[in-house]
Amino acid sequence: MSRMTTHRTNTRRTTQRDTIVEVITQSPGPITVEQIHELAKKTIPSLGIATVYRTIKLLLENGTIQTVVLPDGLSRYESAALGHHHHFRCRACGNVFDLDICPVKLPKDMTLPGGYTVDDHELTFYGTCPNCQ
Amino acid sequence: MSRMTTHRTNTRRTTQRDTIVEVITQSPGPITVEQIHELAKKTIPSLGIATVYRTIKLLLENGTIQTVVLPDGLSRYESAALGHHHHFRCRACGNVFDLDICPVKLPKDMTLPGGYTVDDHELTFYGTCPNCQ
DNA sequence: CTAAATGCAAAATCTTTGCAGCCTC
DNA sequence: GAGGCTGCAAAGATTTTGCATTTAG
Repeated sequence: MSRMTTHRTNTRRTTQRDTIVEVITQSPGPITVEQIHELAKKTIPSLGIATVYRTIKLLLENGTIQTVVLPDGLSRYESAALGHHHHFRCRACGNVFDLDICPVKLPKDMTLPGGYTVDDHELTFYGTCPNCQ
Repeated sequence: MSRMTTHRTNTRRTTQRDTIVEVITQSPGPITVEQIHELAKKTIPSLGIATVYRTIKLLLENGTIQTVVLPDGLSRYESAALGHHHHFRCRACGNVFDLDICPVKLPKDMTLPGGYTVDDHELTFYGTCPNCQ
């Protein structure tokens, strides 16, 4: 009997991917596709936007990064290694920062009035960051 | 001295706008452009998507509705008349619901460690809605 | 009647995909 | 070497805009 087709794809290590991962993990908060592209081009000027999109997709699938979407409608990406944390968006500069602390204690699992079973939550703060004070 | 140009545009009441406003305000939670279009077409089958986009933009500008963006990346719209409230997104059906109650008490204004001055916050829960239990 | 609003289709954006050549393994 | 990766450009998808016609006031 022939063995089943493995759906695992061999992935190779490339300068592009290493650079994109580094740019995302070194950021103080989640960043957009455009920001990733701009930052990574400092290392690889020829980097194409398609490669950025493809790499983000790959990193999302293999669980290296995760998506953060705030009310400006843009998707941002951050390391999935970060534990439970929340975000702060500065209305002045528009940047998003990771918060070390969690100002509220919410049980991870709970049921809300109305019959909503909660398994996770997300909290985002808005205001002014220290740099823009 | 001539009076300054008024930037106020005369807006007219149309069936399209009335219908779109009604669809948004009657929804149990924020809904997407596509949902608005589909629901409004039940009343006005000829309604064009461009009119939906233009009306949403108008309603956002005059403060009738507001945008809600969750991690699925889609923008949703809801009545701006709703007070401070939070959202619940069902992982099963994907719909978003308004929550009447606020399970956490957060001071609207506060400063977080690191020097972040907060003026607002947003909380979203994920899980299963009563219909999908 | 006058000018705002609509519907349609073209244009502008943003993201994905096809391909030939390049580069890991 | 073989097949995954990349850059480029074409293709899709989503949102905006131009324009002639319709319609509110």
